[in-house]
Amino acid sequence: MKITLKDGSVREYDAPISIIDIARDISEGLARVACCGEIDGTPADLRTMVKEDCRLNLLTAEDKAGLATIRHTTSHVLAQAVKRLFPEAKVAIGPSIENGFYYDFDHAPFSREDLDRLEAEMKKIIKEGSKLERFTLPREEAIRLMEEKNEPYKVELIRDLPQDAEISFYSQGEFTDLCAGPHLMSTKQIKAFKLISSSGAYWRGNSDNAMLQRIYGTAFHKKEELAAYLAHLEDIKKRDHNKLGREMELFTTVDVIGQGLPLLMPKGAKMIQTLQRWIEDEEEKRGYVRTRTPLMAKSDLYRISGHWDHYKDGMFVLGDEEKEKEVFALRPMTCPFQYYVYKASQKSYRDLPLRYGETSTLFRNEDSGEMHGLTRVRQFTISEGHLIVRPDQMVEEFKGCLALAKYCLDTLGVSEDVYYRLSKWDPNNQEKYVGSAKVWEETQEHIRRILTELEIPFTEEEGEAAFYGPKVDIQARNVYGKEDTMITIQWDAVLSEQYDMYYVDEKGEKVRPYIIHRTSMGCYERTLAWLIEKYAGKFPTWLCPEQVRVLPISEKYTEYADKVEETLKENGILCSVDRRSEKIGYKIRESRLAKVPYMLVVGQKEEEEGTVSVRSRFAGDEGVKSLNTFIEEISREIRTKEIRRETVAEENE
RNA sequence: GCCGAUAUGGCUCAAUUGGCAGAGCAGCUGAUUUGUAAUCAGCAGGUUAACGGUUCGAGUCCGUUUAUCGGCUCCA
Repeated sequence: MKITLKDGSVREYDAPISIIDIARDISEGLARVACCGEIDGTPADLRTMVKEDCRLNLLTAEDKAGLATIRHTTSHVLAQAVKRLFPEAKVAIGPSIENGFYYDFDHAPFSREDLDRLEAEMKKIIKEGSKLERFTLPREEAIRLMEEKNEPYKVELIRDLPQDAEISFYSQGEFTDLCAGPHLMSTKQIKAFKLISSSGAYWRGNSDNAMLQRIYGTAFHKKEELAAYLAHLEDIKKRDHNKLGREMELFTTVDVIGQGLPLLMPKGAKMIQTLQRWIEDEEEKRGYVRTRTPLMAKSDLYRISGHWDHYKDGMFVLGDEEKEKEVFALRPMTCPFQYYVYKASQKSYRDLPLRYGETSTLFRNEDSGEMHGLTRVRQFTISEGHLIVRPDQMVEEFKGCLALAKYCLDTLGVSEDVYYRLSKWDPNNQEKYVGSAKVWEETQEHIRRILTELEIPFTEEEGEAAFYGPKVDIQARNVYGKEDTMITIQWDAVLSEQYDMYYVDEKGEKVRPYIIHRTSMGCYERTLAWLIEKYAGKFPTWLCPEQVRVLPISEKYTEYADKVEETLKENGILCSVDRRSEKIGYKIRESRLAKVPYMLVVGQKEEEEGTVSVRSRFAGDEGVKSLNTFIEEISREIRTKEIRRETVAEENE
């Protein structure tokens, strides 16, 4: 039997041998750090017996799967500790996840003190250094074992396994868990771990099921790595838009106004205005015409679209259906409103494509636990648009939408922070969608081809499509790694029928148009949140609500400072004079906290020469420049939407 | 919607077993006129998220509501 290792070397054995023994055979050191193996690319437990020729990798904590094994075993140690301290707790599942692991228990909620006690117990277990033993059982015996241990969740899991599945268990000391593995050889190999938090979580992720208690933790190969990760967690909190955005007075919330209804303050509103003016002008250049349609409508409209039956709970309804003959609802989307703009007159094939854009405010009655900062709100404004096109124009127009989205991302400097997802229907759940399987597969193939042609890398995901068609979603992660849709472009060959939209073709016949639903830069609130986190509040100059702050070094120079301010404002530059800087003691503090890209310090010398001393966050001291030169430079920077990179590390940050 | 935590001045936090709501920063006034992380002095700022209860007495104990945070579920 020949085993080919990662480095290409080949080892031969006459009899079956476990992976860990192969590792020992190579070196004791490797056996100590090995976490799991990989046979012909498939992860495997170290105890796996190798019986035939294969390629074998030995994975350590340096490898993703190796680290995942450490974390998975740590989750078992957690479960063992829970069973020791809280014997009445029932265990559910405990996988490794992206940044650590969790384990779900049926038990009363755990407090931070409970977690601290559990951590101490886990350390004890690790010190005991029990070996993990793997064994398998036939189905009935497996069920019996878990029934004996009074673990109903495990019994349910076993019952749901396929009839022919191998049912494996791992034991460490007194603790045995149903588990597919792989696992470390001994708990002693866990060097650094931490329990992060606990919270409720539904059994099997279904809100109809019982709520279990989940404990999140993480583990690393080395203590330093754990410390670095925990420091990183602290660090990203400083970029959190929900904290920074409030601190910077971009937005706030008020309890009597309500959940999910943030107030944009002058600085935040200015930024959104900048974005909006930019995007509306850009869309106009690209052949869009603008609409302005009502924020609410009679229920009749939503009955046509099907929203009334399916999504009434998600809408804010005005009036009582039982008592009044007319009931209104705030709009949760813009689609039908723009369709009626289209339908207002008969269209010829020559009129298409028609590109409607609207800066559209929407209302969605999200569940009370869902709201978050600016990313999940009940009222928001999107760069909405619907393109009404002939079927033969669909591919070109779809490409145009992707090009616009890419232009927006490039300009905002965030192209590298997103990924494109082809959101497909779910063929196993066809009743959720309109249209035949054939049409769905064809349409998805169209989009696939478009993305490939444009050389845009993308992933595919089933069950993420709209009910009327597949879409391209442009996804981004927030500082905590949670994913949000920033931009969406949707292919719709269905709704024109529902709303009886048509155009007259060359032969004089009525034809259903296709529709593209799309955003160009998405939802303003969400995009603002994303920019805050991306730039940690230090936005590109063109986006800054305050671009320049003038600092007179003493009261004597306020007149000149005022003149500088006036000249800047005449040139459309957002600026202010720091009045407090007249008192030098306050000046330093204010300027440090200002988050302003440029500061112009003026004193006697500058006044006499008509110059300004330029300090920027990009280059630090940029020296003394004539006011006109400075204005020329910053105007160009703003006009071209340049993103100047910081060249000096800012101290104390 | 579900599980948990939290709520004291603009911000960060104090307030022994239930016993006079306090400090730093920010703000305002005055002094200082100084070239970039902290000049000096004074003043003001509160129905302790809201409502109800227990008590001689509630920031503190109990209940309800609202909001915020961490998750779960959801996100047309």
